[in-house]
Amino acid sequence: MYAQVAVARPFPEPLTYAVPALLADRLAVGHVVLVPLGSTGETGYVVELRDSTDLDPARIKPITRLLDPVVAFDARQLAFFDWIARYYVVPLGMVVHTALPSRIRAKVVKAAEATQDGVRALATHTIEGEEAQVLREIVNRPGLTSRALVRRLGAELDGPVVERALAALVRSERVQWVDREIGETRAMVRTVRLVVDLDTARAAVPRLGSVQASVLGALDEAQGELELRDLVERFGSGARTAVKKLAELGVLEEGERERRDTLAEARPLGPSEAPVLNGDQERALRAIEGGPGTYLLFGVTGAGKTEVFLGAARHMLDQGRQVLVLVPEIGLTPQLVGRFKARFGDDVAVLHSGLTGHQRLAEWRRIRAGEARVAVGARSALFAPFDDLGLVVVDEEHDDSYKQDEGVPYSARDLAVVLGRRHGAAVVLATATPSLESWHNATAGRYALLELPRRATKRAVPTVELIDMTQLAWPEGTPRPLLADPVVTALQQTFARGGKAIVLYNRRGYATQVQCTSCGSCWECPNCGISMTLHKRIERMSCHYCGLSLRYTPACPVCHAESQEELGKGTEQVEEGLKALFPDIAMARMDADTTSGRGAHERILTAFREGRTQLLVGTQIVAKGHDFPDVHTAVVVSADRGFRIPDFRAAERTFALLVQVAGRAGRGDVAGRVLVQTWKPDHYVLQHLDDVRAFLHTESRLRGTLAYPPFSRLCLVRVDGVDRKAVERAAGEMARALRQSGREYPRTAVLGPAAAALPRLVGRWRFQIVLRGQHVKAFRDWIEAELPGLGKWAKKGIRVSWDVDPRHLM
DNA sequence: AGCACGCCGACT
DNA sequence: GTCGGCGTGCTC
Repeated sequence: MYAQVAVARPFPEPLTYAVPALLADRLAVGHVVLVPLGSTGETGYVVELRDSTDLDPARIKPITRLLDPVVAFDARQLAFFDWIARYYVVPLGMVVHTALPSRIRAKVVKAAEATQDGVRALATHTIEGEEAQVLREIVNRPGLTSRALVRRLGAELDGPVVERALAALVRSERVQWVDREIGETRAMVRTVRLVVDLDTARAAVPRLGSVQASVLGALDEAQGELELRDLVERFGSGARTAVKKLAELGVLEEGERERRDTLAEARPLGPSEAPVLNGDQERALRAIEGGPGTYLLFGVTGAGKTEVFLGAARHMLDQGRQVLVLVPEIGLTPQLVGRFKARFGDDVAVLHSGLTGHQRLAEWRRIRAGEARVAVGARSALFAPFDDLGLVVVDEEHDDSYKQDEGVPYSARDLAVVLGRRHGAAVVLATATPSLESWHNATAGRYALLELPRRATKRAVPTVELIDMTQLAWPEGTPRPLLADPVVTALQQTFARGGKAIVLYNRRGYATQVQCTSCGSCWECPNCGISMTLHKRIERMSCHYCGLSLRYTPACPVCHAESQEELGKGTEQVEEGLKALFPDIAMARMDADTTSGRGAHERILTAFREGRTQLLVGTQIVAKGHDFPDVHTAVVVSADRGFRIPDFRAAERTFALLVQVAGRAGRGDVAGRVLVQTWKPDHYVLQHLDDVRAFLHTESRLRGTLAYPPFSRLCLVRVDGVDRKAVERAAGEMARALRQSGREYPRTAVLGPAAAALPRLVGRWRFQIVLRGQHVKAFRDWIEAELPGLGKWAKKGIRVSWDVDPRHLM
């Protein structure tokens, strides 16, 4: 017997393996197995069993073993995976790999092991220097890979030195490589704790630095262990050196702990019984309970959509069916999970990227076993092992984070509709600002439109005031103020009345460019060729594309003059400006920099909710899915930033963001104020902030005129490589070939090739070709026939990849 | 995607 | 003359 096994490698078809006698009566489609591949072993997914094969039997290897005795996917899920592989034109194995929890996988690695000669050489001291050091580590900790050895010895030896010593040891037969099977390593966090009291610690340090003092203070305050990454988060990367030094002095101790996550421990929140629904909610719920189909639940912020989800979930559970609730990663707060836990208790499984491999696998198994019948999670929860889904909810369906942009570039929102259809489930796409795609489907009658036009609480809908910045006047010779007078006044009034405010500025860091006024050179990323952003608090320059981070120096790195000029503001600078204006107001900054630490996001939000901070300043993250009491005022510092971006979805995205931030304002029964600073007050995005339908109508017309989605389908083909000329040539040849084949398919077009919006990223030149089709069937046939063949250009250092239904064209 | 084999420059 | 750089081609 033979098994067709899909692996996470770019092969167009699954590979054929022999089924060993021991497994013959047990092996089934859906099993996760370990298979030999090339010189090592890989995780494989059994997708078919066969009695015969056309391949040369001598080339066929047997399956090594089963990795999990229970099948990981059933026939229906396999059909779903297959559909996804076809739709996004990627190998099936890549889809299964993306879909299953990573902890279920295993692979075989090459591990170093000392031979008898090696052990003897070490014992008799016939070996010395680096080789001896490396050999000692191998003897003490057998089974490490070369990478692990480099990491472990990193403190004493350089990577290449370790590699060289290893090679020499293997040559002299003191070390040999052996196959070792590994699962995913468990995610650990490094921890730090004080071993003496604070005063003793302070006294023990000869010259107490400020970071050292802060670290000690924080540890004393915590009265226990803290995660190292939190310390780095709070005090900058200098915390690492400080901890190292303090550990050497023996005042603190470093340790390791399995990564825990707050979400897995979310407490029940809110009533355990369903409250009485209002008329709109009741109508929506009845419709959803009415049966399978896709529903667009279009409701204003605060209309009580969550209660509709909870009601529909209760209904489906009573029918003995399962429920999937998808939320954007950032929306997956303990609050939302808590609401579900309060209503359904242990019936709820939580799945998101912050869980450890073990936690994720445990939740996944609870669903598979039928122990948890409600799954709440981000994007990938879509692939949980359901057996009879009655309801699929996609909250904030317009959110871009539903699209995965690495690996298999799938849209969880779109796939939720496909999955729901396969289960005969009701699919609810919920939002206050529908995506053009969903709106188009609703108006075409493919989705049923359900509306919640009123807020469930008495809270009035806020009014939006546009502040025309072209009319701004300020004293000559002084820099242009960040905030217009009416905005400052509104904030003053807000704080005077004990209210809270939110300020949105969609760019993180302190300054987006730093230029030397003496020699004119800028801090530019050597990989990407774009200007680096100054992060003043941690004194670093960082590239927001490739992540490169360099130490900032007040002196120009080129001419050493101390005359650098900061251009372009970021949230850090906006925060500084607000602090100068309102020195007595407690404020917090929320952006990717302040929320990267474990639980930091939640800490900031809780402080704001409880009123310990009155002002929240930050990027779009401040606008998303949180309900705070007493926010009198929301301010958008620069609305224009969003729609200046040259992308066909820029207006849609900006509109959704502004409506969302506006929804944060309001107090009790008094409408909140929303002030939007702009240089283009007549722009249609701003003119329609109080009328979502009108915006959708206008935007639809524009998209239609330009044949952009939802009036066409797109596929973005990316070509990149180190040699600019070669990349350009390959892209040109590909575009020509695609134009040629496109003639066979009606209403298709090839746009480009063009240099990508960031033409050079991480040292590679990028070109792109856009494929467009206005006839779905013809477009699908075309890309399914042509995309796999593009792989033939992928050689000589050139990479080709594609993204079906891209969210961005830049 | 990994990984091993293979052909060219800088060291002993 | 060796070591190791990474280009290219294969994996059931």
